[in-house]
Amino acid sequence: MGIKELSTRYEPKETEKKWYEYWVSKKYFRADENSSKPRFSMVIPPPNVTGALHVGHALNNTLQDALCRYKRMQGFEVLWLPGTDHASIATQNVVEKDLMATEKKTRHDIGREAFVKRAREWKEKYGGRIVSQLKLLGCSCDWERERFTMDEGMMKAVNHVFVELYKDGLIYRGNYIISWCPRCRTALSDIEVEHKEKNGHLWHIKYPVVDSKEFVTVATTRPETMLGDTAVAVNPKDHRWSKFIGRKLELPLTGRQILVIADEKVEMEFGTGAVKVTPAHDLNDFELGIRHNLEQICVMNLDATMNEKAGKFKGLDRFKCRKAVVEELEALKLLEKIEDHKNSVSHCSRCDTVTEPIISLQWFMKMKPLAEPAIKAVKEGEIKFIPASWDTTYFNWMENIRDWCISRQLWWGQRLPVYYCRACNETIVSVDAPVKCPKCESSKIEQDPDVLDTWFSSQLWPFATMGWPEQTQLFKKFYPTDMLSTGFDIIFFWVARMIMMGIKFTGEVPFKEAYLHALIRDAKGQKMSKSSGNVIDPVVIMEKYGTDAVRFTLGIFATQGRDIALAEERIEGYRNFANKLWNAARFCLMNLEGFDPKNIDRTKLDLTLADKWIISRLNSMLADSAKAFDTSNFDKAAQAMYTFTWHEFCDWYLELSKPRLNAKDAGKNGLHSGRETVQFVMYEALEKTLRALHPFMPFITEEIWQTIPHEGESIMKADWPKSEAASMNSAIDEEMELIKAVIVSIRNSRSEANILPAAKIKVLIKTADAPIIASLTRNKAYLTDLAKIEELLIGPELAKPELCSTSVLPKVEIFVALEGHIDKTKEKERMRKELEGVEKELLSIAGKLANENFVKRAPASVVESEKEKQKLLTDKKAKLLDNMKRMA
RNA sequence: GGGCGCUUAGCUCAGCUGGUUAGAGCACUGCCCUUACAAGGCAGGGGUCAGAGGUUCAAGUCCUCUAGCGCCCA
Repeated sequence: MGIKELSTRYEPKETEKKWYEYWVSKKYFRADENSSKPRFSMVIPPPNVTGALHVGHALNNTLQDALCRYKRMQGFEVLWLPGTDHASIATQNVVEKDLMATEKKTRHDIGREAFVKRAREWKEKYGGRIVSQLKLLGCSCDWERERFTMDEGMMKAVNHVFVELYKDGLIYRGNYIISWCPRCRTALSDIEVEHKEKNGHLWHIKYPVVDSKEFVTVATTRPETMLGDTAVAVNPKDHRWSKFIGRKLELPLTGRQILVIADEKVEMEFGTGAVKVTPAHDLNDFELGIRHNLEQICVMNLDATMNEKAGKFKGLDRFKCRKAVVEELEALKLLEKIEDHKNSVSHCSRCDTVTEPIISLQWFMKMKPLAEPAIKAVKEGEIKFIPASWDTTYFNWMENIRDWCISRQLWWGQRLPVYYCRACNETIVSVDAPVKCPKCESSKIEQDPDVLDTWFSSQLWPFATMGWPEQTQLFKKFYPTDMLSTGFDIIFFWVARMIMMGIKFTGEVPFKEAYLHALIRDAKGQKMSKSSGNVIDPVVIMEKYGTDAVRFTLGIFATQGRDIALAEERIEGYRNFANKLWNAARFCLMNLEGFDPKNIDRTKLDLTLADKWIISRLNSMLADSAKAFDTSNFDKAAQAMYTFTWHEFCDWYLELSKPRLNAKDAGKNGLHSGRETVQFVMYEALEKTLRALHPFMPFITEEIWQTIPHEGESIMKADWPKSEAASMNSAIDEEMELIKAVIVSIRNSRSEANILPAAKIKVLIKTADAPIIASLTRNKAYLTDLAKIEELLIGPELAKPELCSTSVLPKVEIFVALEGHIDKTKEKERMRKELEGVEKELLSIAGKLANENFVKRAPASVVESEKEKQKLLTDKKAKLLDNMKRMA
């Protein structure tokens, strides 16, 4: 239903669909790389192809879209490049589950090639879900340029980068201890592991000293790993144990003997001060083992069951093995005690399985040399974090960066461009698959089975999506991007790595600003999660409240540097705002009959105080919003628009204008009539407000805009309204504030006396101030109309009626004649309360002014304003007292 | 253990480089279906700005400490 049919409620559903299709059909989202306009560009943080839109996406993409629409309306050639991420582990998991559900097969049953094909098909079929949800949200991405982290171009770029980094010695292969997920069966990078504090135990185990009756007692949180111990280490300064250094110990349950060694890194305070050393199953032990040249005995398989090195424990799961080992030690009386102990346990961030440190042959990326210029770029302001407080986090991580394990033992993902010659063992790293070995010419060549960490691909996103390494026109026009907007949770995974790669391969930073938005939590501040059932599905609430309402809510909540607690009632509140806007537009439209802005001569408007005021306020709002947008303070932009629209335009201007719209007078002195003037001002305020709001509320603003007089095909293509400094007028604002204050004051008196809204009353306004008298007289109609006054007297010498409610404003006394409605006690109480407030404030001012230091040191303007305030309040106090006396 | 952040009305939060009587939305109370809107209007109540100390003529705002909460890293 269109606005012309005068539905009193805004119905979002059809409206949204209609206009989105219209915009797409008009190709408004398309970025022209040959445009001569200044550009603004962003790349979307590619969501996971297996994903569905969650409220975090909704926030991030609402902000990006608002910014894009704002910039587009300001005349920039905007590229917002969309796409999705292949998400190795997540996608592989999903496709495996699907395979099991539909065919009862594992990926091993169908083989790698068939599995990868199936994953591709899955992506084609279901991977578009999140993209269609972004469209529902109204995102104005250039969909013709949609990319995928594993499309042909991206894969080429990845190979190119891999080969270059390998040549530079920044990628290498090696046998190191890494984090292994036994469920996903792959290596993980350090940051894909989450540390969780768990209530565990500290087992104290006695290792018998060879040729002695003594024991060395070690404390461990993981007794099963003792099967792989190759030493016990103590601190050389530790007098409890130093005498055992160099002695041999009997390693229980294994029949092996191990040495007691000395190492200064051993913490004497921890446990017993003697630590078992298992180089193959612990990061610290691995390093210690290298220092002391210890054997590495791996006792576990890749699925976290024990292997043949574990002897009779072979085949047991690691946790069952732990139990069995403890029982056995107890039986042997080698278990001294078990203590409760809190320790941090590593979990796979993907599937939450406890990870296992294992030694494994993997590919790594050397990070330090790449991090240095990336640190510099932020230090020197080439890249700005918003809010800036993220600098610290970034520097902290970058300065302590460690090498990145980039190979994954998965099937779904981009294969490493690494080949091995079966004949001569040569390693070949090359963009294109070699036909024969360059060393021995053998054709027995096999590609490395591993795939790359997904982030290896996505770190190239800002430039590889624009055609790099080719110097395409798109790349030349739109790279580097202007802003990257994303969640702070991927600052290490993605943001930092893009900066390093951008600088390394394009010689430029990939974005000038990184806007890191907050995390959305539920109304109680809890993290949203499926398990706690507090997840808000944005698509569901978009259907329920309208997309514009959801977008506006997210916008107004996007304060910098704080988590967002989102409650559904808030969305309801902004749904109401959309409805308010809708009805304001209806009202305007109902009163715009016969109006055409083209027939109005701006110089001949018969502007009243209210007109000048709303124009002034409108321009202030536009200035504030633009400033907020330009500094990424989306909440402030939305807030300014909300307050103006509801509490200035609707609450005051439209109300003040009703009588003039109804008056049928012709214009005087060759000016437009009051009705025409109001029509024009009202129209202009509404039309500009719609344009200002469009970035946040694209659908409803388009719907209304298309219905009112307008120029152009779409509000999307209209200019974002510029504020005009000349239209902002603080004198006008102040004059209007007094009128408003008088009206509120009279309404208050009416309300206190329970006068029905429709009842007319008599009011006297007494003031000696000539300009105020003039203003009140000029604007008498506003007062009588909004305060429902039958008879209004304004003057310096007015006799106070016998029975009346009195209020005192600075320089102004208001008497509301209320015969038969006055409750003297209530009235006196009200005045007494007001007097109390005035006296309190006067006291504080007097205190300040009596303070010599204040008068001497505070800026003159501050002192002056205090004096002025004192004068006004003293006057008010006298009037209050006088009126109270006369009431008694 | 190291780092960062938060604590302002019943709830969720604004409050920039210190300077009117500390604001908003929701919730609450009273009146009103006034011909744009009851998803509304009008009027109102509610805060010793976590606590203590300090700097300053002046502190919600700057500094120190304490308490509570949260996040990140090891």
